[in-house]
Amino acid sequence: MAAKQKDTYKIFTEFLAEQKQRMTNQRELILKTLCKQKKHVTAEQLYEILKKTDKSIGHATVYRTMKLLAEAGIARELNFGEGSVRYEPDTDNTHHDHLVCVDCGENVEFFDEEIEKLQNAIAEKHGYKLQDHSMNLYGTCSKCQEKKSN
Amino acid sequence: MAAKQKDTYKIFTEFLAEQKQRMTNQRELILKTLCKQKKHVTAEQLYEILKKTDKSIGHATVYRTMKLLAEAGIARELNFGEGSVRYEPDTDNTHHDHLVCVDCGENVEFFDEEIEKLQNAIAEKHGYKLQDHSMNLYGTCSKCQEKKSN
DNA sequence: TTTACTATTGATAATGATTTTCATTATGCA
DNA sequence: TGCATAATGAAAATCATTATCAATAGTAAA
Repeated sequence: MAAKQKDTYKIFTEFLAEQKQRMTNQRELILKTLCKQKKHVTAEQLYEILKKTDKSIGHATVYRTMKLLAEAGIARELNFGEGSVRYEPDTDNTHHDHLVCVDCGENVEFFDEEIEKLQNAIAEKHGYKLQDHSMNLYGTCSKCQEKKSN
Repeated sequence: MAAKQKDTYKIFTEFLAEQKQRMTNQRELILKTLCKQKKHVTAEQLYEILKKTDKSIGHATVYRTMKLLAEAGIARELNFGEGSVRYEPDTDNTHHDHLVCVDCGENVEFFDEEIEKLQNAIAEKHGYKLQDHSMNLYGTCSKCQEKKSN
């Protein structure tokens, strides 16, 4: 875990260096704080959390850094159609997709090798070089199903 | 084609009636215009197109109607992570997903029975009642790959 | 057909998320 | 140490979308 932390720090520093950008206190704090989150957070939510540690941190810095982290492959941008982007750390490079409850927002992460293969096959068939994908399944979780049936 | 046109009109009218809402000239025009589009359009783009026919149509009406059409199952909302929602007519109820070129925006529609089945199985496994999903594959189309290699 | 009711519209203001601007501050290297 | 460059935070700007509200139009009953 400490090792993993170090890794993303190193990855980020190197990513920044590549384009003559610098590691800063703010960027380090943002990275560290993102990695601590258990749930997918919006930039705004992360900003609120960060302010507890660094009272002076700015809105723009958070948004800017999240973009950088996404470019560096350290964070993943998730769009559940809520109007704002959510982020999740992608530290160990374990890609996965999401099953989201349309009622309570609770969500489950999953990975399906078979689907990934099929996606690749589809891209290839159409002459596309696949870079990424987003797949969200929307439904009602068991708890919310129960609530409704009452 | 004329028949299909009539169908969506009928579906929309019935959908509206169900909730004591009315079919209007504007709503009819918006539906007709949406169905004519070859590409996925944003509400803003559709508004620009509509203004050519009805100079007095309002922004809000377009946004409102698109929401209604989506609810009625006549239009599908697509989110390619651009910051605005795109719409496509879903007239013949043929669900499909998208393969999008990250460079030029060109996109291909596809449908894969196998993936759909796997998605259902995943939802079921987690106790979710699946309602919908969005799946976008992002890559570089063959044309853009060529351009880059030059 | 008129009336009375209710839904719809368009203009405009408001909102929310994100980005830009810009003066100030911090950092890295010659 | 000092300059050149990058980063920051505050505030303004932007962009997509939604809410407000007075004016208009459609509907159904009298």
